Amino acid sequence: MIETTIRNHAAQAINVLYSANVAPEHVIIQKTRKDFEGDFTINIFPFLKISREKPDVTAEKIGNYLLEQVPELENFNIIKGFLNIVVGDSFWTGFLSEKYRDKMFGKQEKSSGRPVVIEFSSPNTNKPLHLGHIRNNLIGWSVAEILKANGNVVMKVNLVNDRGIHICKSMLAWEKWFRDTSPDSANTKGDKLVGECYVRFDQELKKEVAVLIEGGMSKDDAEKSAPLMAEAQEMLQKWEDNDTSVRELWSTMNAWVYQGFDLTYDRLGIAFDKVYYESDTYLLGKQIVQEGLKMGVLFQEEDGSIWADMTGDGLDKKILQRADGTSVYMTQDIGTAQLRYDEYQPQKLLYVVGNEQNYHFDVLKLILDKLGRKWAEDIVHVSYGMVELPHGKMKSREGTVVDADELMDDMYQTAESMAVELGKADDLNKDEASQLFEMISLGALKYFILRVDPKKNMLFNPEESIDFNGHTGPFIQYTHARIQSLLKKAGSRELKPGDGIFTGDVHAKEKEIIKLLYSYPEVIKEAASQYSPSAVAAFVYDLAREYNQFYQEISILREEDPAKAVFRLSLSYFTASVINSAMELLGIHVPEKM
RNA sequence: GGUCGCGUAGCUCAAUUGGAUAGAGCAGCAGCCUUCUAAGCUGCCGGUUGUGGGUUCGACUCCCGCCGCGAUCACCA
Repeated sequence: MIETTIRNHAAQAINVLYSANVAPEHVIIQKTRKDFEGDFTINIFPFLKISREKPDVTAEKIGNYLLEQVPELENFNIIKGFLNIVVGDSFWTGFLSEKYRDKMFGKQEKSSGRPVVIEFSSPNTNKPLHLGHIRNNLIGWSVAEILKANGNVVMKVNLVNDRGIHICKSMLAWEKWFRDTSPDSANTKGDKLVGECYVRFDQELKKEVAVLIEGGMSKDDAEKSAPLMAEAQEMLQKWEDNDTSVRELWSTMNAWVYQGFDLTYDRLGIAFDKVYYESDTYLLGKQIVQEGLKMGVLFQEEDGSIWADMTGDGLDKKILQRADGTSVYMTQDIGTAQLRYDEYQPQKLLYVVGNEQNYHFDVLKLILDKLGRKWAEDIVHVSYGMVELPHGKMKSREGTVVDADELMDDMYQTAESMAVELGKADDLNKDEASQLFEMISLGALKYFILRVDPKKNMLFNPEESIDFNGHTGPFIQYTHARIQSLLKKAGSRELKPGDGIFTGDVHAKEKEIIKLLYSYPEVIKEAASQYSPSAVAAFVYDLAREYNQFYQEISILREEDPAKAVFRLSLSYFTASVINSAMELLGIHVPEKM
């Protein structure tokens, strides 16, 4: 890494010139901004206290020292305390010819270290996947792929919330109003059918509640004492008591849901190494709670409920076990965390969960820490922001939920009509065409979501379909297809990328692209440390945009100097390969033509 | 009310984590296809970074106050 070399020598320069003791990591080096000449820039200001000189004087001295010590450097200039360093063309062309064929470029060797376990998706079985889940799934998948590229062993896991009062509501609704209806008979996806049951329950419950309120009952009491609610509670009790018929219905309906989920996951390109079911794990944690009670870390109320008191840490009290001995979410999470730790001895436990649960994870980590689990500090909540609609959050009651399947369908339609309009589908058969539309529409959707910093809330407007032009997935896919077409055409003229080191003049645009390619490994490292696909998304867009400018401005196949043509083909080949690689990290495929 | 987060161009997002003249796309306007894919390229327009102070060589970034928005503070998950 040439930056490291420059950084080290710059630190050395200061130490030698001013007999100081500056560590290399204190040298601020960055890519030179486009409007200035140079490749890397060192900020001189931090060293003025040491040198006690004017910025330009110190910069000059360091610049000269670097030129002497680092043979790859060609020149430097100084502007207002910034030392801009020019790396010689031969360094860049050498890099290109050495790496352009390397399909693994940018990725680290797989380490043999302990794995990273990443949980994401975590759906409920009472409603279909929606846009919020899509963001979760895409972030989870991409972060996992980025970590793999960074050399980590990664386990993708899902924890399905398949039990609880909400499932009983759906089951009850099915028994009452959907008997004899199955996904097959209704010709619908299983998750959609169960979702319908859930909605129906809610509607019927509201009616009952309204009647009770009219009879003079308070809203709270009405909701508690509505007959439907009591029935649901009763069913939950039966479920916990292993009642055969309840369990049977539960299995059947969950199976429907999973069939539906699988279709959605497949289409999204999401898969897991392991799926946990809450029905298997919900009792875990109770034992640890007992342990905590003995340790004196937790305390018990007179009614028998068990609590964690974190008022000393600036947080509140938190219940871990109800008076009747049943466990709550927090207890389950303590249990599953322990389970995962025992199973994998992971170096990190990642949870891709919305930022509405920030507090929950603070509490989880603190309790585990109090319970003496040193690995609590290895728990990372990859917290992502909400997807908002123009009028606020998605609300199922108001019917503003953006359904995952419908969204993908809509995107497909848009991709198709746009392709037809542009005449892109003319020489494709039906299969090829539909594959292409699917690839492009998913590329648009995924890129739209992943280009935003996960931590931030983002806005989705269902009225305006997601763009296919400009800063979008299809733009990047198009660039890849364009290059493939170019390479094909070159092949038919017996031209192809070559290994020889190009020694002619390098055009500014060409150099710009090479520099971007050169930074790819660093981009992956950064994205991995920040758990941020958006860093990769920004990079690959820059690369595509830069390439398109180059493509427009400079002829490749029409170039008369064969050495130049070959050089540009190598550059193109490498660009396509890195575009493909980076897009795969986002879970997006790129076409050969479009 | 307590805690946490957010506020950047008309709109959607960036800004290498304290560095140079705050950048892209969309929308709007004006151009570029008999020549490697026009889902592309070029140019123009667009900003007191919510607001008032502070810290310093230097602030969108850090600190304090205010305004606005959101999340959370469940014996839901």
